[in-house]
Amino acid sequence: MNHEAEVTIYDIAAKLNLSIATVSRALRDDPAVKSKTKKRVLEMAESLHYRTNNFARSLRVKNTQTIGVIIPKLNSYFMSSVISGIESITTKESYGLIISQSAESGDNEIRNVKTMFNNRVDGLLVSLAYESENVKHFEPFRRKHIPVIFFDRTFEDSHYLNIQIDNRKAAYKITEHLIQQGCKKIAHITGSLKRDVFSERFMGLKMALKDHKITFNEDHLFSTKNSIDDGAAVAKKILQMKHLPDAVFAAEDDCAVGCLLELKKAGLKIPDDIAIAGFNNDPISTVVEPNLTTINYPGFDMGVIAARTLINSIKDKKTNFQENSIILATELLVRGSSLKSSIHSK
Amino acid sequence: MNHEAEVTIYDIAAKLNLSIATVSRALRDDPAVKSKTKKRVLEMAESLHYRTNNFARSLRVKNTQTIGVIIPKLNSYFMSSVISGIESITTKESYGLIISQSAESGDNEIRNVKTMFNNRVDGLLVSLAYESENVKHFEPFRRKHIPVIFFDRTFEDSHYLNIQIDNRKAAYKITEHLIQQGCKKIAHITGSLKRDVFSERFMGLKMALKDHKITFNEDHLFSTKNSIDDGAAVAKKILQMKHLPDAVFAAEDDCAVGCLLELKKAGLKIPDDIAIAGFNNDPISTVVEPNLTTINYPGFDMGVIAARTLINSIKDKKTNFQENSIILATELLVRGSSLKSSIHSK
DNA sequence: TTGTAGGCGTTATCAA
DNA sequence: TTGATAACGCCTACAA
Repeated sequence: MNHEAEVTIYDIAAKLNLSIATVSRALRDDPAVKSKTKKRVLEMAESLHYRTNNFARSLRVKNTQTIGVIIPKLNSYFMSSVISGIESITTKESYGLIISQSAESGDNEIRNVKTMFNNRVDGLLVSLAYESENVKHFEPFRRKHIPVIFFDRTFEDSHYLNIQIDNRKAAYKITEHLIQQGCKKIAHITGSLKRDVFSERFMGLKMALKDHKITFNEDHLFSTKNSIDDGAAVAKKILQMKHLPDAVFAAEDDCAVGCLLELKKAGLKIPDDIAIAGFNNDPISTVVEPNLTTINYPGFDMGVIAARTLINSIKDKKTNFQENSIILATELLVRGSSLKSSIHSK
Repeated sequence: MNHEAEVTIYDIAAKLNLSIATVSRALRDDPAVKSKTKKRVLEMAESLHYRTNNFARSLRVKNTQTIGVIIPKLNSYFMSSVISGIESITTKESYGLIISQSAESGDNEIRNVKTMFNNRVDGLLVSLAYESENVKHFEPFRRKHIPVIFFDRTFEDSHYLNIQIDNRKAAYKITEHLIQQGCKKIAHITGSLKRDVFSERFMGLKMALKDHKITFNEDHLFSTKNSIDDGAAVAKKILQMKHLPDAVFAAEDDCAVGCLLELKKAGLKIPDDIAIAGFNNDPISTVVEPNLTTINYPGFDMGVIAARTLINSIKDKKTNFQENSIILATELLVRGSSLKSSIHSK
């Protein structure tokens, strides 16, 4: 007797001399069942260690009560905050959660989407990989009217709802701030420009410069994977330039911090020689010295909103959203890494 | 026609004038099927947008090909590394992953375990919440011989396999290092002493002290939730003490960093006035200045090993492990926060 | 308030 | 190499 036999509603019904229909109803708290029988059923279920068989149930009712999440990488403060937010809602609404990482690879993403589809998730939450060229692989979901929502890294395609922040505006604000600090030669470290979050941030930077009649030097653009190490590597490149930039705006905090530390190590004064700004308001930004100027990006809230919106649209069987995107508010956080003392003291 | 009808093997069989049995076999690449028919089936499946129904399948074969993960909180570098490690294996082995957070609450954990049980995960990976008093809630799994493995925060109970590091030894090493730096009055910031990781670290600290004939001052023990803010709060308490400790060993890096920053803000020199050490080797530890002395805790590897071991035991139907625990190696990383210059320079 | 019976989509056994 | 058919455990008309 390695495996105890699985107990089913038949067993409960037999013990109680009831029909399985009644047992099934009692188990689901159907008001049509007399409360006395309900109690008997529940007690018997308990004592027999009964557990519902969700497959059998799903096979009938055709929904899995799970939602899928596909993200590039779990390993960042921002992303784990988002997941936390999602999880807080799904748990409350008793949805399961299937999470998978694309590791920034388009192929992985495609594979993951397929798996999610076969697992019949009731809905999908996605943040796109660096390498994804399009969103064709989500077609099966659209065909079956299973809602798909993109968050953070989204795609310009009216079929799906996008939940994002106004990256362009945020980048504009942070650049304007740098300009106000007297910076004119601003370098930019970005991720994959295929992804809207990064292209929009770059756009915001360029718009702010343009509005202040400053031209962007294309040599000052660096594409990386945005890790701390990547930031340090860019710093090394910057240090070898004939004319140093007077500011670096990195599209993510990790990268900004790596860059900052490396520049400091080389003897440069931050922010007086080079001002630095990041993006995300990762906890690391208040640990580095000087503290990093950044944009507060509400990851947890984004997760909450994404999950809530998805679940609503699952319940409403609504797969075409009236709105095409939901924009969350951000906030410029000015800190020491960009506040030049000469300006600061006047 | 809101929802396209779901296509099944019956549809494929009908179109091809085959029996569902043959279709089913073809789909699973059964060698008993002629390769020509196999090809026809596959093509038809493709063109009809067929997808297997995993419920129906699971209902028959009785395994879900998913494993459950219950953790206190996703939101830390360590934990998301572990999950990354787990995910890297489960994806390769084509297992799904259901993740849920207990938020350090025992009740949540109990609820999550129940959900996992009803979802019939094939196995469970758990890191215990601060508040969990026992592991009774895993009994249903044991009864059904479904393997459960604890990692990081484990429980002394021979029924389950524990994957951990030697916390005591690591704490001993780090304490000994502090003593070698001349520290005698070492404060300790811990989490919940109910959890072995924390009680063991505390034990290691006390053993090292004892071996050097130093007595631990119970006023120097602080229990917190180990956040950066908690670290700062403890620092404030420390600053009000008559006799300052000459070192702080925090059970997690975040907390150590919060403490370090606050002490610095108060004008203390790190490490000369107070040396600081943490635990985990979070990236934050090399951002703070001075860099934090800490223990390298291989989160990703732990995830890999946990997942691999679990999957093996699922395949072997082995729920009683010969070994009761697997211990991973750690490493003391000495950095500026504890290297006193007086010693350093001699 | 309870029971009967058919079906959800697969897989597996037995037979052809 | 293929086919017929009986489970798997639950839900839900419909009937009683």
